[in-house]
Amino acid sequence: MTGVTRRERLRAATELEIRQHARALLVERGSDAVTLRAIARELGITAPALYRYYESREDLLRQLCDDICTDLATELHAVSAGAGEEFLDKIFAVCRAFRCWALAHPEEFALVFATPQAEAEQRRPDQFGDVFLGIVGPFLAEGAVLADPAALPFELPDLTAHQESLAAAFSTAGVELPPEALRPDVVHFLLRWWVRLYGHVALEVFGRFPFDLKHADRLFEAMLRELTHETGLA
Amino acid sequence: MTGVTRRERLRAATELEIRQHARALLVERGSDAVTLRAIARELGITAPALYRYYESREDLLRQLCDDICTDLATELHAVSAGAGEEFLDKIFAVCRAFRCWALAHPEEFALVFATPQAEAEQRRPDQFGDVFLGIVGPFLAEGAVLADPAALPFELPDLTAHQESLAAAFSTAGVELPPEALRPDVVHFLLRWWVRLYGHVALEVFGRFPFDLKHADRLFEAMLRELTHETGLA
DNA sequence: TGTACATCAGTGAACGCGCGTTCACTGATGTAC
DNA sequence: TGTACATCAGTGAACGCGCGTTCACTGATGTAC
Repeated sequence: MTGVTRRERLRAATELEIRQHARALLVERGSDAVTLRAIARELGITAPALYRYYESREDLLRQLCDDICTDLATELHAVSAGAGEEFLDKIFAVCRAFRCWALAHPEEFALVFATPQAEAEQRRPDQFGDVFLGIVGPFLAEGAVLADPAALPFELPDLTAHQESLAAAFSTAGVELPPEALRPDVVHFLLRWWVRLYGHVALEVFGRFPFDLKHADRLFEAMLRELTHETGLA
Repeated sequence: MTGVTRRERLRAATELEIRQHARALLVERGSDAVTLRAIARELGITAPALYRYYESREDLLRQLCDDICTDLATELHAVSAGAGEEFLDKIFAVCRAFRCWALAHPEEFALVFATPQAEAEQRRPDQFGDVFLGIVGPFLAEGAVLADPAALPFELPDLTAHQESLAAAFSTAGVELPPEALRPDVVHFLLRWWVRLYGHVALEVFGRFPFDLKHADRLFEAMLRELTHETGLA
């Protein structure tokens, strides 16, 4: 009747437990501590049993990364949904939530956002970026006007090669945009924005500001205000 | 005569060799591969011999970090010295060199600039920041004028608590600045600058731009131009 | 409803491995007289 | 210059450890008839 056998239910429950304990180990003791044997120990089963769920440790770690991304995306989506209808309200709320998450979960942030990619390994698609695209997309679709590109105080980089990739990314995130919404200055704006958000958060997480920054939150808020201005909504 | 015994010379040579092989292991196979036994193997000695030079693996890794910082600082200093007298020439050259170094040495970059700090571990002073302070300092000392703070399009964060730390940092870097050179807008400017430089470089190294960025160099150059404008030198 | 068979989650022993660290030692180098 | 002693870089064996992975297995769950 249910279409789900007892076996399948148990399997799903165990799989969930594995993921939870793997996450806990990562959070508490870093990615080196996420070993098959440690996970098995926490679960009260033997290590070889894990091979019923994952092909290898590497495979498990890869799936752990994806999990983290998905959970983070879910969390941020919820924040976005609960943050009013205004573009700025949403985007500010999500940026702040991202910073808070990273500060609260440094090991997870490091694993997902600051691990050198193995040469061969392809970047896997993730839902994290979609959260942002899902907020920015409608804003652009409404015909948002950034500061007049001609009035910008510096020369724009030629990023036309990326308009297509970005359009595809928006499409994946569920937003169809007319090509004219992705002008070079828009592409450039989005990239600059991500550079700053990521830069601030990573510096804070890794303690790499040039001196012991006591009011990183003020700096962060100032950055958001600066972005406001650049959207032309200030 | 020399004041240096044969023993001391040999010891220094061995120490150098240890560091070199530790670096090579880090570069080629990541920080996990930097083990006492692996280093000893490369050197053709036994692992316990390394205890004549380092208290523990942790100690060796810490010194490796410092080494990397020092070498990077030396390299950047050389770049700065060879880049003409103009402030912008120097600072651009050093920023570009930093980006190149990071892209060429992702594992070293990750270890030094993107590793979560252990709770207890104090941030050790390093010469890396001094390179930048050594360039910016004289510029400020000459009475450089940034864009009028009152004309800035966004509210400045209150960072007065950091003026002292920053003055101390400049002092360490060999630049004595009058307190009035470290106005809030100057502090803010320096921090924003570091956020963007670090953000761009880390995103590129870790492959975390939202899509496969083919012309990251153009984006980087645009960022430098933007910074130019903000110094008021454009 | 009952029986025979298939599936498959989890076991337990074993494999070979590399690791950090300790310890008593050897033998070359350096020093004091 | 020669000798007796001190220093100390490096050895080799050993410690206990945790790791990923394999394999033949058991026994509960599910399925076909």
